[in-house]
Parts: sequence; C-alpha cells; structure tokens
Amino acid sequence: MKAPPPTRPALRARYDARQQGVVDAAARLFAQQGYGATSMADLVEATGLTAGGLYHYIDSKEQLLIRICDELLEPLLERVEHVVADETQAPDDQLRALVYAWVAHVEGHLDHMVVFQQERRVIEAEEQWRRVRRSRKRFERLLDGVLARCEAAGLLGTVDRSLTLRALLGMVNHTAQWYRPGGRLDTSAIADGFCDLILR
Amino acid sequence: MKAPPPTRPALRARYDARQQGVVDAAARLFAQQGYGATSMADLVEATGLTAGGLYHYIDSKEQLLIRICDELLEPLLERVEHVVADETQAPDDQLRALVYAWVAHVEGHLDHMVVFQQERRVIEAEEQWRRVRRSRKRFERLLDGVLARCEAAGLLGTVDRSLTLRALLGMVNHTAQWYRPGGRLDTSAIADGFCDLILR
Amino acid sequence: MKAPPPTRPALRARYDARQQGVVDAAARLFAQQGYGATSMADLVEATGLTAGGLYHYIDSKEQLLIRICDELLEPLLERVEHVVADETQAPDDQLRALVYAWVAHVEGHLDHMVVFQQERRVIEAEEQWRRVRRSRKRFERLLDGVLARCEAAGLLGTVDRSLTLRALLGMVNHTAQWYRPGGRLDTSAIADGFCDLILR
Amino acid sequence: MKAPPPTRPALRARYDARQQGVVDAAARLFAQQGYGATSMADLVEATGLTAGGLYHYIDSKEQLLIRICDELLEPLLERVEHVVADETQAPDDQLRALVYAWVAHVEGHLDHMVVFQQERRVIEAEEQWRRVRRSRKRFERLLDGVLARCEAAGLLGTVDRSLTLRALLGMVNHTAQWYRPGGRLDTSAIADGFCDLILR
DNA sequence: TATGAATGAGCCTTCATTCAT
DNA sequence: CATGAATGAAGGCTCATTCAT
Repeated sequence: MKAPPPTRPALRARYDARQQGVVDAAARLFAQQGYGATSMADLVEATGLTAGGLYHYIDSKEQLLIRICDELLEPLLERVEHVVADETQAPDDQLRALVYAWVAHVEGHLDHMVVFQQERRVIEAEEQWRRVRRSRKRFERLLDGVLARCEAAGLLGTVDRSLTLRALLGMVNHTAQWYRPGGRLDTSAIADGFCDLILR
Repeated sequence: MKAPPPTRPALRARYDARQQGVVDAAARLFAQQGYGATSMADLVEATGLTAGGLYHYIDSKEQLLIRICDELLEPLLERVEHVVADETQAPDDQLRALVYAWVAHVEGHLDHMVVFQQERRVIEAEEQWRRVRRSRKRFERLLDGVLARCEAAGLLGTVDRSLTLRALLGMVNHTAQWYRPGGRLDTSAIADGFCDLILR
Repeated sequence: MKAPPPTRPALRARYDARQQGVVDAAARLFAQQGYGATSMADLVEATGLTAGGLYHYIDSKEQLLIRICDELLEPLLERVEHVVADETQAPDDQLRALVYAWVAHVEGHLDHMVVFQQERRVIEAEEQWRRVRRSRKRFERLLDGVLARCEAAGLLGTVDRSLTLRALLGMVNHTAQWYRPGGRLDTSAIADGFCDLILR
Repeated sequence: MKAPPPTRPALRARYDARQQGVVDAAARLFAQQGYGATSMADLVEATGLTAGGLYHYIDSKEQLLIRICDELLEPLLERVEHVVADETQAPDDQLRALVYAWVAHVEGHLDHMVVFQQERRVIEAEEQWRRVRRSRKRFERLLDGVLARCEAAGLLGTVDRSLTLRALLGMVNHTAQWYRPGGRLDTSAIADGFCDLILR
C-alpha cells in the first residue's frame, strides 16, 4: 500500500499487522461516521499512532477507502468463483451455496460493507476505482450466470430474471444495515430465506 | 424554513418557488457527489444565487438535508397511510398497492432517495433527526402490518416475516441505484415483480 | 485571477486594488525569502488579511507566482514590441531604446525580477507555465532580431551573435541583484553602458 | 562533515566517496527541482541510502547546501588566486586567463552553479553562510583588481569599471543556464567572447 | 554502521456561515 | 432582498530529523 514496506520478514510482519490495524480502524470509523466526516485526526486517535506516523502505513485517505473495498470484494469474488466453478452441482444448490457465502461474507465484514455502500458514488465515478468497479461487475455477472442456469432449469419464479438479480442484490447488501451478530436469525436462516424468495 | 418568509401572497409564491429550486438543486448535488463532498459554493453555482442570497432560503446545510428527507418520507407516508386505512381491501391487494406507491415514489424522487440512503448514518445518530427517524420507523411498521395481515391470510411464503420485511426494504430501496426512467421495466413491472417474490 | 471577481464597478475597483496589494506583497516576500520558504501565513501577516480572506483574491500560491511573472513579462513585451515595430530607426538606436526600456523595467520591478530568476526552474518545467515560457522566448527572439539587424549593419563587434545575446541577457537580468535606487548609476548609465559593451 | 568520520584509511576512503556521492546527488536534485522543493526522501531515493543512513554522511540539509557552494567557490578561488599572483602577465592576458578558468569551472560544475545562483538569497542573509559570502566577495575583489589593472593600462572600453564588473559577473554566471556540453561554443569561444566584449 | 519507524509542527487550502453595505 | 468580503478552524498531508534496535 505505502511506498516501500520493509523487506526483512520480522519487520514485515509487524508492518503488515499494523497496517491491517489501521485499515480496520478506518473501516469502523468510516462505517460509523462516514468517510467524509472522519478526519485523519480521528484515525490518529483510534490507532494510537501520530499524525505523521499514520502515513508510514497508508498512502492517503482515499487509498484507505479503496483498500477497504478491495478487502471486501476480492475474497468474496474468490469464493464465488470457486462455487461457480463446480459444474456438477445443481443450479439451485449452487445458488444457495453462493448466497450463503455472500451473506456470511457480509456478516463478517459489516463495517467494510457499510462503507462500500455508503461510498458507492465515488466508486462509480472516478478513475482510480476501476479495479473495484470491475470486481463489483464481475460479481454481478457471476450471480446472473447462476440465476440463468436456475431459470433454464425451471427453478426460478415467474419474475423477470434481471429484476430478480437486482432484488437479490438489494436484499443481501441491505443486510449490513440491520444484521447484528447473535440476533435471532443466523447466516443460514438469512441466506436460505432469501433463496426461498427467489426460487420457485 | 428560514426565519421570516414573506407574507404577501405574490412574494410568498416566488419565495417558495425559489426555495424549492434550492432544495432540488441540493438533492441532485448531494446525490451525485455526496452530502459531505458538496460545498455551499457548489450550491451557489448550481442555483445561480450568491453566497449570502442562498441563506435567505435556507437555515443551514443540514436543514437542507433534513428537508430532502422530509420531502421524501412525508408524502410517501401519507399515501401509505391512506392505502392501509382501507380495510375492505384484500391483504395481498393492499400490499401490491403499497409497494406500487412506494416504488413509484422512489422513481419520482431518485435524488432524494439516493441521498436518504447515503446519509442513513447521520439520520440514525443525531438528535435533530428524530422526526425523520420516526417517519422511517412508522413506514416500516405500516409495511410490517400489511405483511402480517398477508401472513395471517396464508398469502406469504414460508420465509420468516421479519426477514421478508427486510428483504422488501432492501430491494425497493436499492431500486434508486439502478432505475433509469424509460428503461425496460416500468413501475408496475417492478412493483409487481417484487410482490411476486414475496407472496406465495 | 480568482473565480468571479465582482461586477459592480465600485466593488471591482476595490477588489482589483486589494488583489494587486496581495500580488505586490507576495512579490516582495518571494524575492526576500524565496517562493518555497514563504508561507501563506507570512502572506497573511504581510497583507493584514486572514487566512481564508486571502483566497478571495487568489487561486493558489502558484497562481500568485504565475501572476508575478506575467506582470513582469507582459508589459515589457509590449514595450519591446513597440520599439521593434518602428522600422525607421537605425538598428543601434533601436537596440539602445530596447535595452533602456528593459533595464528601466527591471529597475521598476526588482522584486518581480528576482522572483522570476529564482524560480526559473519551475517555469521551464511545468505545464501551466507555458504562457510565461512563451513570453520569455518571444522576448529573446525579438532581442535577437534587433541584434541581427545591428550585425547586418556592421555595428556589432566580432563576438558571435548568439553569445552576445546571451551575454546581454545575463548582464541585464543580473542587474536586479545589485541595483538599488538612488545609487551612483542611473537607468541611462546602465543601459548605455551595456550597449557600449555590445556595439562596436 | 558529520560527527566522526572513520579514521582507518580504507574505511575513510569509502566514507569520503559515499559522502561525495551524496553531495553530487544533492547538487543535481537541488539544481533540477530547487533546494526547498527537494525533500530528504528524494535524496534517499537518489542515493539508494536509507533515511537514517543518509545522516551518517551529512549533518543537515542546509550543510549540504553550504558544502555545494564551498565545492564551487573554494577551488575556483584557488585557481584565480594563482592566476592573479603571476605579476609578470599582461593585464589583458591575466583577465583572459581568469575568465577562462572561471567559465571552465562553471561548465564543470553546472549543477553547483545553478544551485548557488538559485539560493543566493539565503546565502546573503544568514549567519552560517559567512564563509561562502566571504569567498564570493573575495572573488569579486580579485576580479575587480584585474579589471583595474586593465583600466590603468588603457585596455578597457569607455564603460564604467564597476558596471563592467557587474556585466561580466552577469554574463558568466548566466552561462550555467544555457551551456550544454557538446554545444557549438566551447569554453575558449565563450571565455574569449566575453573578454572581447569587455576589452577595447 | 545501518535501519525504518516515529515525531509533530507546519504546509496550503476549503469550508459553512455572517454581516456591513 | 441581495451582495460578496470576511472569518478562522479544520482539513489532509509532508517534512527534516532522531533513535531504539
């Protein structure tokens, strides 16, 4: 992330750990107060670093935001690619597996997810967000592919597939706004519930 | 909104029109660039007013945000109250009527809706947002009431009702992110599609 | 210079006067301490404005530097164009007229000139300095034209013309480093002295 | 320069070589980007040393600047003293020898020279620059002495001697701004050309 | 010697808002 | 009603230098 991270393994490990700490603290603050409303001073306070020291671990406030989005999308995309790659699975099982992975990922990255949604605007608009944008689009394409297979197998309801896709995106992403760990509904209940709405 | 608006009717009409112009410009800018990233200078440019002149029509930047949310929620709530009040309608018809009104309202206030979602955070957190918060909660309660009647009538699927509620909130609110007027899906298609997913 | 200066004449005059005050103060400070070593806080102190108020009159620190260079080069160029345009004058008279105008201009803009020389580097390097760069080049081309006419008339010494040009540029520009008003040598003495060195 | 350089000859040689490398890199960077605009980080990158390592070879950024000026002035002064010491030479030959040595020195230290001119301001102003200032003044006095002998021998033109001195300083120093090795004019051509302008 | 993390003051600039005219 | 100048705190970020390892 920042120009040259240390090369010696021991130092490198510490560096990485602290950098991750900064990113996590940022995700939390951005989620709670908003990206724009969070000052680097807030981050200084939250991390215990000093104003200048912070910049050993990051390039800029915006890079931090990009990193948060990457940490959200990249591993999710990887898991989803993996699920989709297994062609022996029935389409509806594949959808359930995918939605489960997705909901689980959202629940495990609530802060990241809230930030991602809140800052959607800047992500869609500007140049340096291309990779993030591409990940999001790839994810949607994979999801649509699975829905298409379900549709072909007669497993979807009567609702237009692209509308179904958007409905699904809306309901899962919205999860980050209300889900609290330890609540009445666990990951499976949520994921299966959503799939039940979609599948015939 | 701002201290004393004129009392003579002719002046008053002009005043109101200009004030509405400011609010609409603000909604557009906030939706496009974010509330925090929009400066009053942007607003000055967009409205053609001067820095000082702007403040004849508004109290503060934040009041503008509150007003945008009110303009979104209040008329929606009114329509929904009206729909719900008709106890002769079948529960599923009521749900369809409600969702139609809701989707139509979102489509008619894309900017307002995007702003409302984007600034969710500040709405939930602070004192002066109580009225907005109450409106949102009342809306959800009304919606849940209709769903309960559907459930009682055996019209819902097997999915937990509170999860269904949240799914519906997610999908409809998300509409503002992708809906473009003149697209393939019109209001009815969207509203009915969503209901089809929910209802048995 | 700054986005929209006022349009009403009375205000406009005051605005322009204060803006000029800022530019002059900047020229003095930049000349004394260097552009890089002068902080906006220094400028605030020198102008009596406040940190924010300063920015009513300027766009940025760098624009201030550009403006200083423009104020130096543009009027000089105009005078020189005028001198060169008179084709009835003998070449050596033209050279003397030109050098006199030039020396007088340097003496009247010591601060500007010192700044221009000191920041030569950034002027030559970056994009937004094209106009300044073009002015400088145009000036040198005009000067060379006059020298060429002198040479053709056999009025120059034996020294290579392009070297003569550079020598002249060096000696006149250097004047800003030592000239103090009221010194032993006045404008005419300096300008004529330089010409005497150049001409046969 | 920095606290204790090594005393064992082998180490000392390596130390000196690296220190010289740092000074040369600094001269290049300062000349290209300006002293103020060059950060120690730039220097770290240019030298391949680390932030801390750099400080084994230097005391401070400013000492680096002083050293660059010393490296420029001291050897020049030594050569010039030597030229001036030979009282058997004719005044004009002496002037030619001096200017030749001077031009050659400038050409051999373009970076140093550019830096010296650019940072003139700080050199003249501050305490710790006394030695540099004294060298510059001594150089000018020696030069003026030779001009005086030329004048006494009737070899100068009609131009005031102190103006001639300043003109010469201007033209030779300015050489650093345009001279590029391998150009049409070599050291002799330049030095002789300048002298031809000065001498009758 | 060499490392790279850390410091914290200072940089330029923007901001929402007010008020004399 | 309208203007635009003014405020001054706060914004994100950079810097030369130091020091424990």
